[in-house]
Amino acid sequence: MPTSTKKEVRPRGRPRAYDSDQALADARDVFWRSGYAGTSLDQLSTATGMNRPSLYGAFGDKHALYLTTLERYIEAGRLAMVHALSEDLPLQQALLRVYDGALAWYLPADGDPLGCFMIGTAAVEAVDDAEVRAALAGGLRTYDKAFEKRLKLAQAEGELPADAQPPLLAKIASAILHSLALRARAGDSRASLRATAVAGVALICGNAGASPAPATGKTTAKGRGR
Amino acid sequence: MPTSTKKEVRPRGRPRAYDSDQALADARDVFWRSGYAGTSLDQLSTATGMNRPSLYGAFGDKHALYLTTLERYIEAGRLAMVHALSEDLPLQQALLRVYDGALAWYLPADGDPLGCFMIGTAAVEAVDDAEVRAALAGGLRTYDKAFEKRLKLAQAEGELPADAQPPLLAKIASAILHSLALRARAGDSRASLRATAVAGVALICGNAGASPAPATGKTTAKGRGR
DNA sequence: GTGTTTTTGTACTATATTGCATATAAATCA
DNA sequence: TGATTTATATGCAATATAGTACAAAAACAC
Repeated sequence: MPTSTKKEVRPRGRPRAYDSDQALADARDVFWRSGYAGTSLDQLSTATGMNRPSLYGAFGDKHALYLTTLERYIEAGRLAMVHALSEDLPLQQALLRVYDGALAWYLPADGDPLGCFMIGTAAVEAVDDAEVRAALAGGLRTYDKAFEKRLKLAQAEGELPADAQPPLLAKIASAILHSLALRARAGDSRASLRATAVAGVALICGNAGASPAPATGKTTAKGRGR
Repeated sequence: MPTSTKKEVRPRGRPRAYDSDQALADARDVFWRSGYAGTSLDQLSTATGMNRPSLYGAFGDKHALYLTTLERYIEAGRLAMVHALSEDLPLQQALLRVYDGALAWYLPADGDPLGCFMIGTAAVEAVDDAEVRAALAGGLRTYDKAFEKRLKLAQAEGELPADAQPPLLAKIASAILHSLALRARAGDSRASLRATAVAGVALICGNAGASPAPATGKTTAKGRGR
């Protein structure tokens, strides 16, 4: 009985048969697999269990629905990054925690590897669609900034040399993430992806040729973002 | 039947009104902008100047046509990389030449920034389409190998430390490329992209915090791949 | 020239897709 | 209970799209 402080009285007419968050997650999953242009309203209708008029009423047209799922995904990714990059771990391990968390999203235990929803589906639309392009650019910048903040802190605490350049290192850290997203969707193995992540972390943190690899099975269960 | 040693006699019937290479380049440009699913046969017909039946006769259906343009792009990229990575320049400059060449493709002087054709358009199709996925995986591997070969050589010649790991460094070098491709399509400025490339090269080559940047306007005119 | 071969150009079919109109269902309010 | 409100369900219309049939055109062979 969620009468709660928040959602007092029931609106008035017939109650909705769907859960908004769940429907958005279902729609996102269809877009995630087949892309924006490759997804039809029938597929979205089937996946969400909502018929077309209800979809329109709830989320607007296909374009608005896609943008909503994209923005929610980007925000969920930002939150996951902020958590993974918290200062309870040294830089090297924090970065690895980001990549492990990303791989958990990119390679679902059940079903095909999908990579990153944003990178996999928004990039292709970005040229013809200014709104998608803005969301993509914003998302990329958001993740850059998350890395950058943690790298600046690491520098302040002496984990990185004083002459390091956090903004540039952040772009490199993001580049590793972009590459994992892409390679995951291309079908690369988890082991291969993680090896790349480990090598990237080592390079960013200055352990050039070394092979540190703290642990390999540590997939940091952090939820599938569903 | 390509009887031929080269192209002696004219085939027999009515001559083709199109140039095959040109038509494929035109089709590729449409796919490059709008993606596979986002491109209609009418657009392809208009762009190539060929009507639908001619398109089918020449290149098969839309799917076969896309795969052909994708494979040609991948091979052209491989050739460009091999040239850029030739041993007439030290590693650092050779890598930068690759990235400058890539930016020339990703940011055409005329028209919108499109990023990488493979990364921008094949990634989204890769989940539902096994053939595209195979082409994408092959393309990624091809570029990894091109970097790896040059990095091994650099190591043999002492440009890289003996304990460096060329296969992993190659994946990082590719990651920089992937990121440039993505960011270009998202609208990032050329200057920003090049700064990232320079930082990546420095990291790979071991000049961690330094700011080497040999030159900035050197766009290495290497043709637009058209 | 006449016939053969191959390509082009037009038109067509079948299907898919988006978006909406209209009727029905499920709740609240009086 | 009956009116009102909101959501669902069915179905429809307009358009778009992929792929093909068929006739006209442009070359060569004789």
